[in-house]
Amino acid sequence: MDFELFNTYSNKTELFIPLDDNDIRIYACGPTVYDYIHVGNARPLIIFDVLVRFLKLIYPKVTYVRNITDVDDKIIVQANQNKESINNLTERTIKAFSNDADALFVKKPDFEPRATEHIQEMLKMIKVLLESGNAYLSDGHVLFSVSSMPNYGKLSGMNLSEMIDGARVEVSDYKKEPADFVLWKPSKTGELGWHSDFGFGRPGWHIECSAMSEKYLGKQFDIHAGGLDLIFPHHENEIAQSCCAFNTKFMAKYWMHNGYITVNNEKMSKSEGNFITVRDALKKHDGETIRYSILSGHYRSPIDFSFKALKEAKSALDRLYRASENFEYDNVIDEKFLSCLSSDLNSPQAISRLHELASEYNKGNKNAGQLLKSSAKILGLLNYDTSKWFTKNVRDDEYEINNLIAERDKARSDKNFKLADEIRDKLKEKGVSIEDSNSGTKWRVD
RNA sequence: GGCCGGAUGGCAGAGUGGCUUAUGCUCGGGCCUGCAAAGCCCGCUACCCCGGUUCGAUUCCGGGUCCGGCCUCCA
Repeated sequence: MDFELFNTYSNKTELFIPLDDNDIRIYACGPTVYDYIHVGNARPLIIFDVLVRFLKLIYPKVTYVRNITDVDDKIIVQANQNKESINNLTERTIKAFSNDADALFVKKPDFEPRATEHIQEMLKMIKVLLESGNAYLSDGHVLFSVSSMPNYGKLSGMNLSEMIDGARVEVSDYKKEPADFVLWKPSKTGELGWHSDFGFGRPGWHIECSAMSEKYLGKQFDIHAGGLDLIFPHHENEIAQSCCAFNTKFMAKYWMHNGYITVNNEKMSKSEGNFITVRDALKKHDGETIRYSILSGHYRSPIDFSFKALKEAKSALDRLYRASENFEYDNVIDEKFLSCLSSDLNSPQAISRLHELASEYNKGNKNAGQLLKSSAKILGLLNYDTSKWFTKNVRDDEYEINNLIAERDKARSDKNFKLADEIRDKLKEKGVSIEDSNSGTKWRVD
């Protein structure tokens, strides 16, 4: 099956041609672990999880790496604020991250390397860059010299002279050129740091991804993924480091970037303060509902987050759950569904196909229900048994509910509809809705 | 200022040079039901504006308006 994807590097949709058919290699930028992730952070997790699930269907092997940034100035600041050790903060946050990802039905990547465990690899790379003349020492820092990289700015479509014109941040005086960026920076005694040939210090932001992707995927790999806001400077700088250190023409063949989650049409972000953490959203909605909502828009378009949108997602998901009751996942995936995903991972179109299958099932085509269930797995949806989905939020005793339903059934068969309706109202007060059908009365909790 | 992306029906959101319909949610009508719910059927003047190309443009090209994003370790 042909897979087409939009490549940020060429700014075009391209046919995906792997470097090696026998092992598709993907790197995605993971979290900086200083605080709980918000819904905006959840989007790349979910999108690239779907990407991997999809690619695993059409290729024999996929190697997926998603790093953890556990050394960063934001971490140092946060730990100080919390009066907590850095190690405690990062360990605690990694655990919370892992719980959030699980709740969103995001599968674990094949490798989840941590920056602090790859300092030596980074130092080795920095050394090569110094030797090759792509980096220089200045005032205790090691800096990458942007002018030594001919294609610098290609990914982001930026041009050095314009960037300098537009620079609005004061340039540090240890930089030869404003666009140069830090590979290694000094730490004070007692601060977080490692001993190196360049003094006691810590790595810059970008070098970890270059070093770790090389370690787990090689000097060149298929897809590098991340949020739109990482294109510049992060990914641009990764390319510069990797291509110069490894003497390669490209780092990743395809660059995929997901759009933002917005709130009232403005980017959800930590600094704006307009964010909702995943753990807070999970208090009101199942992770699968959040997942459905995020997948209901194309990954490159913005999605406006709201609890109204989550409610809609829940209603739509309910419909899919009803139509896929009694089916288990199997390996037969709907062809039309797959062809939606093969077109730049068009998840909204794939979801619309799931709804078409639900309609077909409702009109009597049993096989459509089976296809629906199995296909949904590629999107990480319909994870629960249908009965579980509708009853998992029950607060009252199930025994009590079943008793009331039995009582009502008796009243109905006695044609005592007044009593039957009273019992139904009573259940409704408990948040329990009921559906009578030929096969008996079903109940659910919203 | 430079660069990038977007504008589709009540809402969300795909897609397409012409075709019968995206899809979902909501709302209204009908069927079904003891009544509901679920399900089925039907409906709610959809493609930002102005030019151009074309037999024909929501779709392609140019311009405009509006909205959003990026512009360096930095809060």
